[in-house]
Amino acid sequence: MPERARSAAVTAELPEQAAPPGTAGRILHAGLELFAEKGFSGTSIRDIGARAGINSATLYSHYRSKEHVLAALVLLGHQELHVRLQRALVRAQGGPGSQLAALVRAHVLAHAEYPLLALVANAEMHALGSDAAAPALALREQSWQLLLVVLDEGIRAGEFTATDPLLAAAAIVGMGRQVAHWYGPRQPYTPEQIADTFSGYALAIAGAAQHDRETT
Amino acid sequence: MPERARSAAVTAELPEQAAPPGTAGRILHAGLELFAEKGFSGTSIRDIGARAGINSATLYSHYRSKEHVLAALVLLGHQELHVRLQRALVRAQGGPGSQLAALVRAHVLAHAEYPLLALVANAEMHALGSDAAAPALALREQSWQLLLVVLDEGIRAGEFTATDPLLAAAAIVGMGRQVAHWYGPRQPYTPEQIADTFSGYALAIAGAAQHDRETT
DNA sequence: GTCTATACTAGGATAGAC
DNA sequence: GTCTATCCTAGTATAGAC
Repeated sequence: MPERARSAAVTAELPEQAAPPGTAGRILHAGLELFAEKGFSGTSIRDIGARAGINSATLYSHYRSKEHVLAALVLLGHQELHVRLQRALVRAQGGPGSQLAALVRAHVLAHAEYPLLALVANAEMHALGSDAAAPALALREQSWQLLLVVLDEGIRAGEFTATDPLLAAAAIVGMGRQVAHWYGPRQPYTPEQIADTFSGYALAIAGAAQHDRETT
Repeated sequence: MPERARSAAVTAELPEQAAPPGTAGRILHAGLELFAEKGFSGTSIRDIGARAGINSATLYSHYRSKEHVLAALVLLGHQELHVRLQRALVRAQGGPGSQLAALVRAHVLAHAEYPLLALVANAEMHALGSDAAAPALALREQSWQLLLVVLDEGIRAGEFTATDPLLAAAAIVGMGRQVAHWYGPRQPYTPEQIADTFSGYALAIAGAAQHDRETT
């Protein structure tokens, strides 16, 4: 599995209706591919123009700067994840076990279905100034809280035997985030398979009772 | 826990005796700090010189190029990890359970004790050409195999109930790697605490029998 | 909105004195 | 080994025509 590339993905897909139409959308796609492959600083405005099929100067009719292109992508990625997590939690019927499973499933699915977006949102956010990063950071904090509340509640209710929700959350988030780095079309799994398997791992980490793991 | 910075660490430590003495070592330290903070492409040769307390031109008396500085760091990081994993595995007395626990403990410890080195080794390798990356990639492949063999053997022996060693390994490696991003002096854990806790998580992921998890 | 042309800065790397 | 000075390329961004 080890490879040099940052991602095993090949197509740079953006969630439907999330990307603007026309040239602005093509710029976003181009930025996504290039930032994922070479990083923000390793990508020039001319690279983006060439990939999007426009002159580099045209970019400034749609975004104020290269940083604004990245900021749009980083925000979009965090929004998509947060919306999915919220929806998963609301739809989960049952106790903390099924809620945790639903959250992790959504988290992993988002990283497997949009690996480049997840990669850029996570690995390139450091290139944004603190103002540009703030909205995405706020969403990340909220997503983090969703997971933490479920873990806390499961421990309080005696359904999870884990004793340290912070470490459990860090482990669960870590294994999910890395999916963006290794999942690609050459892997013999569907995103759903990975999501379901990792949901089980998360329940194991949390120390959910065995019968819960099989019925969620 | 969410933060914009790539790492919560503050000191850029290198394993003892791994860094060369004198100016070459100061360049390596400077590169480590800057590559971790701003990425390879975001760091200029002049940045490195300033941080190391030398003129940027002096760098070329010690390294052939900026890429060679990164290559040295990436290789060093992978060597350190691989040596620790080998040592952990050899010292582990007992079956697959204690071997898995030892591997994960070593993996997590390395990422918590040298977070910046782990960060650069993992997140910046993509900036190396394939020739420069090859030695580190080979080590990574070997480290990966160590984990996979232990998981396979545990499953074969019936000690682990997990059915998919590849996904289990991906999850275990993922949660360990992320430690480099969030662990820092402001966390109320020692590296040992995290390593022990995550070892338990790995056993849970693998589906080790409960009594094994408590005795390893 | 899109292009050509261009201003201006910063970056990697080398030459040559000490 | 280290510095100063410099070459040359590539980078971000803007001006102005169409």
